[in-house]
Amino acid sequence: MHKNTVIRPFKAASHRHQDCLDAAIVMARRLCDASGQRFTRLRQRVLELVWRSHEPVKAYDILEELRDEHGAAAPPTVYRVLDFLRAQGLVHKIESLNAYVGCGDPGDAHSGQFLICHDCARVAEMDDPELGALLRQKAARLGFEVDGQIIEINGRCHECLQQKGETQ
Amino acid sequence: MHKNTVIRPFKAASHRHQDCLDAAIVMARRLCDASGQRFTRLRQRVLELVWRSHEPVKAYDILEELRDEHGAAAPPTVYRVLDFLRAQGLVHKIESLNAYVGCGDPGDAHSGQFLICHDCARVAEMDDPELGALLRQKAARLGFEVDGQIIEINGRCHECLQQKGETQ
DNA sequence: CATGAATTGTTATATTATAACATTGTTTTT
DNA sequence: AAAAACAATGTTATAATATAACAATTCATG
Repeated sequence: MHKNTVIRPFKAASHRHQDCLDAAIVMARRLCDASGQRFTRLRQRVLELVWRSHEPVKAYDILEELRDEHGAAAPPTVYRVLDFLRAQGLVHKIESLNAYVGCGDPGDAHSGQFLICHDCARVAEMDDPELGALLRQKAARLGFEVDGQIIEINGRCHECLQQKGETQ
Repeated sequence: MHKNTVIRPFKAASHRHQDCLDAAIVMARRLCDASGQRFTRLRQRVLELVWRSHEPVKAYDILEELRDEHGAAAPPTVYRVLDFLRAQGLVHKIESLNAYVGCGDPGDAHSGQFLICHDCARVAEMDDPELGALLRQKAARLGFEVDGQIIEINGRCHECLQQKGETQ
């Protein structure tokens, strides 16, 4: 028996993604309300674009979308909103990709531990307390005090491994 | 009793850094010779610049140094050499800083686990097998096959914690 | 509806990185 | 040693990512 630490799984291709998106927006609105932040139309739209799929999204791709819809829009618009969403814990940055993903469990502050499939480009998120604890412990041995971690794991997701097996 | 997994420690301020640098160059030459790669003057110079201190170094800082010494030099010069050094395992990139550090144990292929002190900006490197194993295990539960990890831990090093204690 | 604070717009620019092709330098073959 | 083949570096241009600084707008609140 162990906790499920996967807070943003690799979903089956058949999943209803609209549900992911809707849930993310509802949760975002709730959290912003609770903390007295404004969940403006722009912020909602950017969050929707981040949640367009389970692949990380680039800032300039968001920018292009906004331009298509909306006319104006310059980089600061996007980066400011992304900064806001990250500060609220609604979005994470994948440092090794310079790209952004929606958080699988906003509301609970955490750094996230990301699994990045280099075949399908999707990203899953774990928030495993054992991993965090072990890291802190290892660091503590050196007298190092941890206040944040970046964990990005590259490899192949289950589905891609299966497909690879089939075609070979 | 446990293995020392710290392959690039936070050194005391009093350490003879020239020794770090010398060791890095000797090792680099040895590894390149062994693998039939050419350790050219440019590559050596860039590696020396990366090892100038225990702080991560930016590509464009290296570029500026090269220009001062050498006249020409353009970005591709630096990035190509950095790519070479990374491929040889002599240098790691710190993704969250877009900066580069010398590897504490070249010769042994690994992804590295970095401790980044946000007070003094220095970086230490661990290569802890337990951490790697736990990550792989957690990933395996999701059917995910790991082939590389990025672990960057932010916090405060021992020395900076001590200093903070003193002055408060 | 006036005020102040937050949000967004706008312009310019900084920072990080790569593409594409030319030149030089080093081995290897002849 | 000359020629060919390959590796390394130089050069020019540009792509991709991100921020600074200030203006305009919007919004809650008195």
